[in-house]
Amino acid sequence: MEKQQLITKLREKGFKVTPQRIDICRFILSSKEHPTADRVYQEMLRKHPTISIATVYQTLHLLNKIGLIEEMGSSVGISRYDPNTSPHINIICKNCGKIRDYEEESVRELWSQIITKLKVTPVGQHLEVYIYCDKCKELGT
Amino acid sequence: MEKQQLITKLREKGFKVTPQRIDICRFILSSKEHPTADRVYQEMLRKHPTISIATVYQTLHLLNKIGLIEEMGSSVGISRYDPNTSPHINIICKNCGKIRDYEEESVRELWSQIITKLKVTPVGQHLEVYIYCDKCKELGT
DNA sequence: AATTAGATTATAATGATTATTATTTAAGTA
DNA sequence: TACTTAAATAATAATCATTATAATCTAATT
Repeated sequence: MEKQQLITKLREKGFKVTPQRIDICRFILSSKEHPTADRVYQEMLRKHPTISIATVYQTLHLLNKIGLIEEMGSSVGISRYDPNTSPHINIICKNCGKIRDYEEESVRELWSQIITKLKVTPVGQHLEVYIYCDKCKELGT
Repeated sequence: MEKQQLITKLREKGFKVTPQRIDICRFILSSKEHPTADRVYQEMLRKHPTISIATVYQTLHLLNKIGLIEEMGSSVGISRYDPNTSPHINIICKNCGKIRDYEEESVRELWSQIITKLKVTPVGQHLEVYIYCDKCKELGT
């Protein structure tokens, strides 16, 4: 998403455009690493040394509300954020928590077949497959 | 799972069989409501008035470890526990958090097609579809 | 009955997230 | 351009699910 497009989107949703907000949005929207709030905060500190983590949370929540990112819960009690809101599979190591995306047209097709059977109107989805990654398997978990 | 079968399973995995443990296991393993740890704790208090919530957590974790239940993370920071470990869809209200299961042979079939493409060895999965349930839609979210 | 490794209880500690409040600022208006 | 104000930010306190700790207690073996 272009910077100008982002600014327009924020304004049309009634949110003010601040430097902190722009940088948080740009970072998370282009991120491939499913970062935690703290990871985003650490990144922002480089450019905004006095930024508050509350600002990071507030921005992540608003992006979630307007549908630009998905909040991924986890069993260790830390949320991660994913800018990819289309149906795709997150391959997650049950040991180290590392996430890899599997994005394929065939997944979207098969998934839409499943959804059709459900007779509901989805507003999002999380498809998570748990594995033990090569690194963790080597180390014996 | 029968009581005797459960006892055997616990013993063969090297765990001691205590009254608290049996009751926690029996409750969660037959539960359809994806309870939280606190929900399990409240239920156990009826029969074991001095039970500690630490015991509940310990037992839920051991059941998860031996593969009898799945821990479901959530974005509100509370885990729920599901004794249904086969591939099925959890239909979750994004507003009130209520979970409904959708369990169909066709889901398992389509899912296994997806897994085949992944070329990984899954040790579990969570398929979550987010909706707004009828009750929450009525109340205007 | 004695032994002991593991379980339980009670409670303290942890840590991610949320709430609060004073201050600052974006953005509309005169 | 200066004024206004509703919203955003920063700093910090509060919350609360979960985990850690330590002192009993007990299941299961000898």
